[in-house]
Amino acid sequence: MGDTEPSVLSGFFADLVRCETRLYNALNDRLREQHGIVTSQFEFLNHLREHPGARVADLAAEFAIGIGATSKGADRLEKQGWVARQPNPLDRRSSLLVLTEEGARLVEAAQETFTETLTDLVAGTLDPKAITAAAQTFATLRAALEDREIGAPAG
Amino acid sequence: MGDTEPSVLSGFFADLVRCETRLYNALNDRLREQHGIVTSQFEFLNHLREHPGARVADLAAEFAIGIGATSKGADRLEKQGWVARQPNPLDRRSSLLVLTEEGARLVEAAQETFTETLTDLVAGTLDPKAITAAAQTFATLRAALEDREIGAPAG
DNA sequence: CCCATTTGGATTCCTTGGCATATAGTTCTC
DNA sequence: GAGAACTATATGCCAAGGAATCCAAATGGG
Repeated sequence: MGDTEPSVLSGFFADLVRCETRLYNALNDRLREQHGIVTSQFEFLNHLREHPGARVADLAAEFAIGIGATSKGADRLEKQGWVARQPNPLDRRSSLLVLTEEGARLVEAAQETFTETLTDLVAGTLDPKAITAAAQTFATLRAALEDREIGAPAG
Repeated sequence: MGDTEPSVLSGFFADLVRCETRLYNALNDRLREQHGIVTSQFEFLNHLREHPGARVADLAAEFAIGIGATSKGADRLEKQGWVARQPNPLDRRSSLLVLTEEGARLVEAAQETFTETLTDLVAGTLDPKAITAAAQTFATLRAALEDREIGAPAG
């Protein structure tokens, strides 16, 4: 480890950011058009489906965004009736976030669009072995970054 | 191509976005602290070093962001004295963007920080073969997305 | 127990990006 | 060569995120 050319690393980072931007934008377009949400909202809702009762701080840590942004994002989902804040019996400062019935229906429908789009854009271009390898690489990198608490915003 | 499990794809996308967010945030922190710029500004300046005389529209296409945002980003760099708009002799509607002397010095210094940080965070975690493979995969994906004009914003 | 400290989250201000529009300059058409 | 259509960018408005601050609630050292 460690003897990779800086230029390879820079190019890799540039390509990574460009791919992420374009995939995110494309998913935004499709999700907005078909379900009236954007990708960040899909990710919120999807996380709550898999982790019902998560707190604001849990979501913020998961997505490496600030507490304030997370709180406001939850407000917007709550206002749409897709998420509810339940009192936390163990700590009255925080709430437990859960999907409403409607929120659960929405995220299920949106996941169709999400995976279809991703399949089109990624699986339609890369071969399965490359995808599996890259997925493994990013899982490793993500775990290392989270373990070292790299890049978590302040607020 | 195409027979990748949807769950693999979703997990890959999630890990990808999380890594990108954390790397971007960490680079922001270091660049801001050491040079008073953020990563998006470093990328602007670095692109102008490699492509002197690029137009606003060229940068927008490169980074898959809107024209308006690009124009405003150039304004901010110009106000700091790092970038200059030169009249385009071939088309008076547009300007050619170039680095000033000071901008050139800045980007050179910032690149040190940039590659150091990236080396620490990425090359310190992943083995070189995995990095090379992932770099190749993302170069391919990026080329395909650009070729299909996927995820370029409207404005 | 009590006060100091910490924690969770909401709120505020500031910056930035997207989208729509405005404007100047260019090209095309006849 | 005068519109008409198109292009490049700038600008205004709105939505969203980061950082700092504030408040309520929980914790812990004495």
